[in-house]
Amino acid sequence: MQISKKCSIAIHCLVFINEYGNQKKVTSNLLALSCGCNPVTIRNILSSLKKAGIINVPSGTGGATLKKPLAEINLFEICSAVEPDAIDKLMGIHNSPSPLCPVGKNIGSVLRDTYLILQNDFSESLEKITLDTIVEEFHHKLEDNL
Amino acid sequence: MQISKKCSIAIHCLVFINEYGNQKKVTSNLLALSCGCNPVTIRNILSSLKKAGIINVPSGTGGATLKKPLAEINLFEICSAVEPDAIDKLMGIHNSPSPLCPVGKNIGSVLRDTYLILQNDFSESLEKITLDTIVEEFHHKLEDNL
DNA sequence: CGTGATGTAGCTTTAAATATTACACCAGGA
DNA sequence: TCCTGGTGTAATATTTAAAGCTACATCACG
Repeated sequence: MQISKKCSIAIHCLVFINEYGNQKKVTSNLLALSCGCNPVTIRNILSSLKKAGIINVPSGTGGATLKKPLAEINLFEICSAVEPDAIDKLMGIHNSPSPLCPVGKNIGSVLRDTYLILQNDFSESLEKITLDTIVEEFHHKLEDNL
Repeated sequence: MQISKKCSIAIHCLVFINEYGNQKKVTSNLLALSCGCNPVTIRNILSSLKKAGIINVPSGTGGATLKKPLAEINLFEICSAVEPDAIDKLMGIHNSPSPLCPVGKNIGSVLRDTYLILQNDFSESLEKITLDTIVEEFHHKLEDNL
């Protein structure tokens, strides 16, 4: 599998909040329209981002805002927030190798060790990418399609 | 989502072939038993590995063998062979953001650019891991559980 | 209170991965 | 030559995970 769309939607929301958070009240319905998905999906994602301390969502009154500067929000944080075990499960392992076979008996543990390296590398790659570069590129694209 | 189990099964098969390929005739049925999955799944995976030039599978008579030394087989090769577009689709992108919204209109292209960095990093991580280290670790585990 | 939000549980739908069935084809041995 | 035990692959069914939907409790402000 792949890392689910939640991460992409989360980034979309954060960019949106950064652009319009000070002008309008950014609600889950508005974000749902922009993302082309369900308000409940949005609410779940916002809720995770809130718990992770990335955004502020006043319950009751509504209107999400960023809680940190863009440069201090990286993709690892976002990804961990919305899908806590996505990175652990990055590589799938077949779950029923035969315990009677020497290979089958040990392959699971060998694969887990091996994949740990990949997971760490991947986490580092995610950490290196922060929202400010993403927003910057977004603004470039905006200028391009005027 | 995650990279499917095919990659893990492929590694399992290659380790198995390396261990027993010169003693027994390693058939898809035997591998299916060891992996705990379907012989057809195995045959599909072996077929991909064969096309990628990693193994040799005499059709008709059967019995898979490695075509290259362990140190020359890396995880990127294996992964690309059994799941050609797994790395491209590493990160999922929501497919219907609103074209009426400036963010929705441009986010897809921004995300694609961003994820390309992650995909390249990940490919490199995969390339760095070769089968000889995996087999080596497998032998350590074997000794441990005597 | 009433309105317009969020928070979250539970169920349904959809889509992707995997398994199964079926059969054509191939190589070697009785 | 034909039987046996393999591979190759298509078509279909099953399983599982991701997303969407409905419903409702809760919250804050006017």
